[in-house]
Amino acid sequence: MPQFASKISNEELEERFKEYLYKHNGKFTHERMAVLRIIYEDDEHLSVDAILQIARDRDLSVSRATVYRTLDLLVQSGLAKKHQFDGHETVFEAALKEGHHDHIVCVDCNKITEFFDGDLERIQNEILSKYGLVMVKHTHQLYGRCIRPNCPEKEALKTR
Amino acid sequence: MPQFASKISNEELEERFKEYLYKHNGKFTHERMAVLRIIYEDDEHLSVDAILQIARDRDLSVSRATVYRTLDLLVQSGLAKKHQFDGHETVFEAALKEGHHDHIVCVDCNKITEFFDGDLERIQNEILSKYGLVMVKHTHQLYGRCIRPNCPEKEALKTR
DNA sequence: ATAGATGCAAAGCATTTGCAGATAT
DNA sequence: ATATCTGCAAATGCTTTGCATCTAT
Repeated sequence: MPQFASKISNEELEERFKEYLYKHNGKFTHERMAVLRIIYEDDEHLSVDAILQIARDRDLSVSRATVYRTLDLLVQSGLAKKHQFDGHETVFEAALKEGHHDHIVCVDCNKITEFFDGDLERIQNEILSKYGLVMVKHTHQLYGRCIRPNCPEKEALKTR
Repeated sequence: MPQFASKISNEELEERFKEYLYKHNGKFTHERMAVLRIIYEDDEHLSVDAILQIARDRDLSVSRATVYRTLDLLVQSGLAKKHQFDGHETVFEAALKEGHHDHIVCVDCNKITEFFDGDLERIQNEILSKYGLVMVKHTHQLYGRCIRPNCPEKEALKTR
Protein backbone atom coordinates (compact mmCIF):
# COMPACT_ATOMS: atom_id res chain seq x y z
CA MET A 1 0.00 0.00 0.00
CA PRO A 2 2.10 2.81 -1.29
CA GLN A 3 0.39 5.79 0.21
CA PHE A 4 1.65 9.20 -0.64
CA ALA A 5 1.42 11.29 2.45
CA SER A 6 1.43 14.98 1.96
CA LYS A 7 3.52 17.12 4.25
CA ILE A 8 2.04 17.04 7.67
CA SER A 9 1.69 20.05 9.94
CA ASN A 10 3.13 20.06 13.45
CA GLU A 11 -0.36 20.33 14.82
CA GLU A 12 -1.60 17.31 12.94
CA LEU A 13 1.50 15.39 13.88
CA GLU A 14 1.04 16.17 17.54
CA GLU A 15 -2.63 15.30 17.22
CA ARG A 16 -1.86 11.91 15.74
CA PHE A 17 0.63 11.11 18.46
CA LYS A 18 -1.77 12.20 21.20
CA GLU A 19 -4.49 10.10 19.68
CA TYR A 20 -2.26 7.04 19.64
CA LEU A 21 -1.14 7.65 23.20
CA TYR A 22 -4.71 8.13 24.40
CA LYS A 23 -5.78 4.84 22.86
CA HIS A 24 -2.92 3.07 24.59
CA ASN A 25 -3.20 4.81 27.97
CA GLY A 26 0.01 6.61 27.30
CA LYS A 27 0.98 10.07 28.46
CA PHE A 28 2.00 12.97 26.31
CA THR A 29 5.30 14.08 27.85
CA HIS A 30 7.94 16.65 27.00
CA GLU A 31 10.44 13.90 26.39
CA ARG A 32 8.24 12.08 23.91
CA MET A 33 7.41 15.29 22.11
CA ALA A 34 11.10 16.17 21.89
CA VAL A 35 11.92 12.92 20.14
CA LEU A 36 8.99 13.28 17.76
CA ARG A 37 10.01 16.84 16.86
CA ILE A 38 13.63 15.93 16.30
CA ILE A 39 12.69 13.14 13.93
CA TYR A 40 10.37 15.38 11.98
CA GLU A 41 12.48 18.50 11.90
CA ASP A 42 15.82 17.01 11.03
CA ASP A 43 15.87 15.45 7.64
CA GLU A 44 17.63 12.27 6.80
CA HIS A 45 18.03 9.20 8.88
CA LEU A 46 18.87 9.62 12.52
CA SER A 47 20.60 7.14 14.80
CA VAL A 48 19.81 6.98 18.51
CA ASP A 49 23.11 8.71 19.22
CA ALA A 50 22.28 11.46 16.73
CA ILE A 51 18.91 12.01 18.35
CA LEU A 52 20.52 12.23 21.78
CA GLN A 53 23.10 14.69 20.48
CA ILE A 54 20.49 16.92 18.90
CA ALA A 55 18.46 16.86 22.09
CA ARG A 56 21.51 17.86 24.09
CA ASP A 57 22.29 20.67 21.64
CA ARG A 58 18.83 22.03 22.20
CA ASP A 59 18.94 21.64 25.95
CA LEU A 60 16.16 19.13 25.85
CA SER A 61 16.58 16.61 28.57
CA VAL A 62 15.92 13.07 27.36
CA SER A 63 17.66 9.97 28.56
CA ARG A 64 18.87 7.25 26.27
CA ALA A 65 16.36 4.81 27.74
CA THR A 66 13.51 7.18 27.02
CA VAL A 67 14.69 7.73 23.48
CA TYR A 68 14.57 3.99 22.90
CA ARG A 69 11.18 3.68 24.55
CA THR A 70 9.78 6.59 22.57
CA LEU A 71 11.11 5.33 19.27
CA ASP A 72 9.28 2.08 19.87
CA LEU A 73 6.08 4.01 20.34
CA LEU A 74 6.64 6.07 17.23
CA VAL A 75 7.28 3.00 15.12
CA GLN A 76 4.27 1.19 16.54
CA SER A 77 2.06 4.18 15.92
CA GLY A 78 3.29 4.44 12.36
CA LEU A 79 4.83 7.87 12.87
CA ALA A 80 8.40 6.69 12.38
CA LYS A 81 10.20 4.03 10.41
CA LYS A 82 13.17 2.04 11.56
CA HIS A 83 15.88 1.06 9.09
CA GLN A 84 18.75 -1.35 9.47
CA PHE A 85 21.00 -1.05 6.46
CA ASP A 86 23.79 -3.61 6.19
CA GLY A 87 26.96 -2.29 7.75
CA HIS A 88 25.20 0.77 9.15
CA GLU A 89 23.89 1.60 12.56
CA THR A 90 20.13 1.47 13.06
CA VAL A 91 18.43 4.69 11.99
CA PHE A 92 14.97 6.20 12.20
CA GLU A 93 13.03 8.31 9.76
CA ALA A 94 9.82 10.35 9.88
CA ALA A 95 7.11 8.25 8.29
CA LEU A 96 4.61 10.93 7.30
CA LYS A 97 7.00 13.46 5.88
CA GLU A 98 7.32 12.25 2.33
CA GLY A 99 5.68 9.60 0.28
CA HIS A 100 6.68 6.00 0.62
CA HIS A 101 10.09 5.19 -0.76
CA ASP A 102 12.76 2.54 -0.58
CA HIS A 103 16.52 2.91 -0.45
CA ILE A 104 19.64 2.51 -2.53
CA VAL A 105 22.86 2.11 -0.57
CA CYS A 106 26.23 2.65 -2.22
CA VAL A 107 28.62 0.06 -0.81
CA ASP A 108 31.58 2.31 -1.58
CA CYS A 109 30.61 5.61 -0.02
CA ASN A 110 27.59 4.47 2.01
CA LYS A 111 25.48 7.21 0.50
CA ILE A 112 21.79 6.47 0.81
CA THR A 113 19.44 7.48 -1.97
CA GLU A 114 15.69 7.19 -1.91
CA PHE A 115 13.65 5.83 -4.78
CA PHE A 116 10.08 5.00 -5.64
CA ASP A 117 8.74 2.90 -8.47
CA GLY A 118 5.04 2.30 -8.95
CA ASP A 119 5.49 -0.91 -10.92
CA LEU A 120 7.64 -2.33 -8.18
CA GLU A 121 5.00 -1.57 -5.58
CA ARG A 122 2.25 -3.06 -7.67
CA ILE A 123 4.15 -6.26 -8.38
CA GLN A 124 4.93 -6.73 -4.70
CA ASN A 125 1.26 -6.57 -3.85
CA GLU A 126 0.45 -9.00 -6.64
CA ILE A 127 3.00 -11.49 -5.36
CA LEU A 128 1.71 -11.28 -1.82
CA SER A 129 -1.90 -11.71 -2.88
CA LYS A 130 -0.91 -14.73 -4.94
CA TYR A 131 0.17 -16.29 -1.65
CA GLY A 132 -3.01 -15.18 0.11
CA LEU A 133 -1.54 -12.36 2.15
CA VAL A 134 -2.02 -8.64 2.37
CA MET A 135 0.96 -6.34 2.73
CA VAL A 136 1.77 -5.05 6.19
CA LYS A 137 5.11 -3.52 5.24
CA HIS A 138 8.14 -4.31 3.21
CA THR A 139 11.88 -3.93 3.37
CA HIS A 140 13.60 -3.21 0.12
CA GLN A 141 17.19 -2.08 -0.24
CA LEU A 142 19.37 -2.08 -3.32
CA TYR A 143 23.10 -2.23 -2.62
CA GLY A 144 25.19 -1.02 -5.52
CA ARG A 145 28.55 0.20 -6.63
CA CYS A 146 29.25 3.13 -8.89
CA ILE A 147 30.24 2.33 -12.43
CA ARG A 148 33.27 4.55 -12.21
CA PRO A 149 36.32 3.21 -10.33
CA ASN A 150 36.00 5.75 -7.58
CA CYS A 151 32.45 6.27 -6.47
CA PRO A 152 31.58 9.74 -7.80
CA GLU A 153 29.34 10.33 -4.84
CA LYS A 154 32.24 10.33 -2.44
CA GLU A 155 33.16 13.92 -3.19
CA ALA A 156 29.59 15.10 -3.14
CA LEU A 157 29.24 13.54 0.25
CA LYS A 158 32.30 15.26 1.66
CA THR A 159 31.13 18.74 0.66
CA ARG A 160 27.77 18.36 2.29
CA MET B 1 15.88 -33.59 5.16
CA PRO B 2 16.62 -31.13 2.43
CA GLN B 3 13.48 -30.03 0.65
CA PHE B 4 15.20 -29.16 -2.58
CA ALA B 5 17.85 -30.94 -4.54
CA SER B 6 21.23 -29.28 -4.43
CA LYS B 7 22.25 -27.53 -7.57
CA ILE B 8 25.83 -28.07 -6.59
CA SER B 9 27.68 -31.26 -5.70
CA ASN B 10 29.52 -31.63 -2.45
CA GLU B 11 32.75 -31.91 -4.38
CA GLU B 12 32.18 -28.69 -6.25
CA LEU B 13 31.11 -26.96 -3.07
CA GLU B 14 34.25 -28.06 -1.27
CA GLU B 15 36.28 -27.03 -4.28
CA ARG B 16 34.82 -23.56 -4.29
CA PHE B 17 35.49 -23.10 -0.60
CA LYS B 18 39.06 -24.34 -0.92
CA GLU B 19 39.63 -22.02 -3.82
CA TYR B 20 38.38 -19.04 -1.81
CA LEU B 21 40.48 -20.02 1.18
CA TYR B 22 43.57 -20.49 -0.95
CA LYS B 23 43.18 -17.02 -2.43
CA HIS B 24 42.88 -15.54 1.02
CA ASN B 25 45.63 -17.55 2.71
CA GLY B 26 43.03 -19.40 4.68
CA LYS B 27 43.18 -22.99 5.85
CA PHE B 28 40.70 -25.70 5.09
CA THR B 29 39.85 -27.07 8.53
CA HIS B 30 37.42 -29.66 9.86
CA GLU B 31 35.55 -26.96 11.71
CA ARG B 32 35.03 -24.83 8.60
CA MET B 33 33.97 -27.83 6.58
CA ALA B 34 31.49 -28.83 9.29
CA VAL B 35 29.76 -25.45 9.15
CA LEU B 36 29.67 -25.49 5.37
CA ARG B 37 28.15 -28.97 5.32
CA ILE B 38 25.54 -28.16 7.94
CA ILE B 39 24.40 -25.12 6.00
CA TYR B 40 24.12 -27.10 2.79
CA GLU B 41 22.59 -30.26 4.18
CA ASP B 42 20.10 -28.96 6.69
CA ASP B 43 17.03 -26.82 6.87
CA GLU B 44 16.62 -23.68 4.91
CA HIS B 45 17.39 -20.94 7.38
CA LEU B 46 19.69 -21.72 10.26
CA SER B 47 20.53 -19.55 13.25
CA VAL B 48 23.94 -19.69 14.89
CA ASP B 49 22.40 -21.62 17.78
CA ALA B 50 20.81 -24.08 15.38
CA ILE B 51 24.13 -24.65 13.65
CA LEU B 52 25.84 -25.25 16.99
CA GLN B 53 23.11 -27.67 18.03
CA ILE B 54 23.36 -29.65 14.82
CA ALA B 55 27.13 -29.80 15.17
CA ARG B 56 26.78 -31.09 18.71
CA ASP B 57 24.24 -33.70 17.60
CA ARG B 58 26.74 -34.99 15.09
CA ASP B 59 29.65 -34.93 17.51
CA LEU B 60 31.38 -32.31 15.46
CA SER B 61 33.38 -30.06 17.65
CA VAL B 62 33.00 -26.40 16.70
CA SER B 63 33.02 -23.48 19.07
CA ARG B 64 30.62 -20.59 18.84
CA ALA B 65 33.43 -18.22 17.95
CA THR B 66 34.51 -20.42 15.08
CA VAL B 67 30.95 -20.68 13.80
CA TYR B 68 30.75 -16.90 13.68
CA ARG B 69 34.15 -16.64 12.04
CA THR B 70 33.32 -19.30 9.48
CA LEU B 71 29.96 -17.79 8.63
CA ASP B 72 31.73 -14.54 7.84
CA LEU B 73 33.97 -16.38 5.43
CA LEU B 74 31.06 -18.17 3.80
CA VAL B 75 29.16 -14.94 3.29
CA GLN B 76 32.24 -13.17 1.94
CA SER B 77 32.94 -16.01 -0.44
CA GLY B 78 29.37 -15.99 -1.66
CA LEU B 79 28.65 -19.50 -0.42
CA ALA B 80 26.12 -18.40 2.20
CA LYS B 81 23.62 -15.63 2.64
CA LYS B 82 22.79 -13.86 5.86
CA HIS B 83 19.23 -12.78 6.58
CA GLN B 84 17.88 -10.53 9.29
CA PHE B 85 14.10 -10.66 9.21
CA ASP B 86 12.30 -8.22 11.51
CA GLY B 87 11.53 -9.82 14.82
CA HIS B 88 13.58 -12.90 14.01
CA GLU B 89 17.04 -13.97 14.97
CA THR B 90 19.73 -13.72 12.32
CA VAL B 91 19.77 -16.75 10.04
CA PHE B 92 22.00 -18.13 7.31
CA GLU B 93 21.16 -19.93 4.11
CA ALA B 94 23.12 -21.85 1.49
CA ALA B 95 23.64 -19.53 -1.45
CA LEU B 96 24.22 -22.04 -4.23
CA LYS B 97 21.49 -24.48 -3.38
CA GLU B 98 18.61 -22.93 -5.24
CA GLY B 99 18.22 -20.04 -7.57
CA HIS B 100 18.04 -16.51 -6.27
CA HIS B 101 14.90 -15.70 -4.35
CA ASP B 102 13.52 -13.21 -1.89
CA HIS B 103 11.26 -13.74 1.11
CA ILE B 104 7.73 -13.27 2.32
CA VAL B 105 7.29 -13.20 6.09
CA CYS B 106 3.89 -13.73 7.67
CA VAL B 107 3.65 -11.38 10.64
CA ASP B 108 1.11 -13.67 12.31
CA CYS B 109 2.77 -17.06 12.19
CA ASN B 110 6.29 -16.00 11.17
CA LYS B 111 6.26 -18.49 8.33
CA ILE B 112 8.81 -17.64 5.68
CA THR B 113 8.02 -18.25 2.04
CA GLU B 114 10.39 -17.82 -0.86
CA PHE B 115 9.48 -16.10 -4.09
CA PHE B 116 11.09 -15.04 -7.32
CA ASP B 117 9.82 -12.61 -9.92
CA GLY B 118 11.77 -11.79 -13.03
CA ASP B 119 10.10 -8.44 -13.60
CA LEU B 120 10.98 -7.40 -10.08
CA GLU B 121 14.62 -8.28 -10.64
CA ARG B 122 14.75 -6.45 -13.95
CA ILE B 123 13.17 -3.30 -12.57
CA GLN B 124 15.59 -3.20 -9.68
CA ASN B 125 18.53 -3.27 -12.04
CA GLU B 126 16.95 -0.54 -14.14
CA ILE B 127 16.47 1.67 -11.12
CA LEU B 128 20.05 1.21 -9.98
CA SER B 129 21.48 1.91 -13.41
CA LYS B 130 19.37 5.05 -13.61
CA TYR B 131 21.33 6.25 -10.59
CA GLY B 132 24.64 5.15 -12.10
CA LEU B 133 25.22 2.08 -9.98
CA VAL B 134 25.51 -1.63 -10.59
CA MET B 135 23.84 -4.09 -8.26
CA VAL B 136 25.98 -5.75 -5.63
CA LYS B 137 23.11 -7.35 -3.76
CA HIS B 138 19.67 -6.52 -2.54
CA THR B 139 17.47 -7.09 0.46
CA HIS B 140 13.81 -7.57 -0.26
CA GLN B 141 11.26 -8.83 2.23
CA LEU B 142 7.49 -8.62 2.06
CA TYR B 143 5.75 -8.72 5.43
CA GLY B 144 2.12 -9.75 5.17
CA ARG B 145 -0.89 -10.99 7.00
CA CYS B 146 -3.25 -13.71 5.88
CA ILE B 147 -6.58 -12.61 4.52
CA ARG B 148 -8.43 -14.93 6.85
CA PRO B 149 -8.84 -13.77 10.46
CA ASN B 150 -6.62 -16.48 11.83
CA CYS B 151 -3.57 -17.07 9.74
CA PRO B 152 -4.17 -20.50 8.20
CA GLU B 153 -0.50 -21.25 8.31
CA LYS B 154 -0.42 -21.25 12.07
CA GLU B 155 -1.69 -24.79 12.36
CA ALA B 156 0.62 -26.08 9.69
CA LEU B 157 3.51 -24.59 11.58
CA LYS B 158 2.55 -26.18 14.87
CA THR B 159 2.49 -29.68 13.44
CA ARG B 160 6.00 -29.42 12.04
C1' DA C 1 -4.81 10.51 43.56
C1' DT C 2 -2.60 7.44 40.74
C1' DA C 3 -1.39 5.02 36.56
C1' DG C 4 2.11 5.61 33.96
C1' DA C 5 6.84 7.95 32.69
C1' DT C 6 11.56 9.04 33.63
C1' DG C 7 16.58 8.46 34.67
C1' DC C 8 19.96 5.73 36.28
C1' DA C 9 22.56 1.84 36.62
C1' DA C 10 22.54 -2.89 36.03
C1' DA C 11 21.43 -6.65 33.20
C1' DG C 12 20.85 -8.94 28.69
C1' DC C 13 22.09 -10.58 24.22
C1' DA C 14 24.42 -11.27 20.12
C1' DT C 15 28.70 -10.78 18.37
C1' DT C 16 33.71 -9.87 18.46
C1' DT C 17 38.36 -10.21 20.12
C1' DG C 18 42.95 -11.22 22.66
C1' DC C 19 45.59 -14.83 23.65
C1' DA C 20 47.89 -19.31 24.26
C1' DG C 21 47.97 -23.63 22.56
C1' DA C 22 46.88 -26.50 18.31
C1' DT C 23 47.06 -27.47 13.34
C1' DA C 24 47.14 -27.21 8.16
C1' DT C 25 50.26 -26.63 4.63
C1' DA D 1 58.52 -24.37 10.15
C1' DT D 2 55.28 -21.13 10.64
C1' DA D 3 51.34 -18.63 9.36
C1' DT D 4 46.89 -19.38 10.42
C1' DC D 5 43.13 -21.59 13.47
C1' DT D 6 40.67 -22.83 17.42
C1' DG D 7 38.53 -22.54 22.00
C1' DC D 8 38.01 -20.03 25.85
C1' DA D 9 36.75 -16.24 28.35
C1' DA D 10 36.66 -11.49 28.54
C1' DA D 11 35.18 -7.55 26.20
C1' DT D 12 32.17 -5.01 23.28
C1' DG D 13 28.16 -2.49 21.68
C1' DC D 14 23.56 -1.90 21.39
C1' DT D 15 19.29 -2.40 23.65
C1' DT D 16 16.27 -3.53 27.49
C1' DT D 17 14.84 -3.56 32.25
C1' DG D 18 14.14 -3.04 37.53
C1' DC D 19 13.45 0.26 40.61
C1' DA D 20 12.86 4.55 43.11
C1' DT D 21 11.24 8.84 42.02
C1' DC D 22 8.54 12.07 39.36
C1' DT D 23 4.47 13.79 36.55
C1' DA D 24 0.48 14.08 33.37
C1' DT D 25 -4.12 13.50 33.78
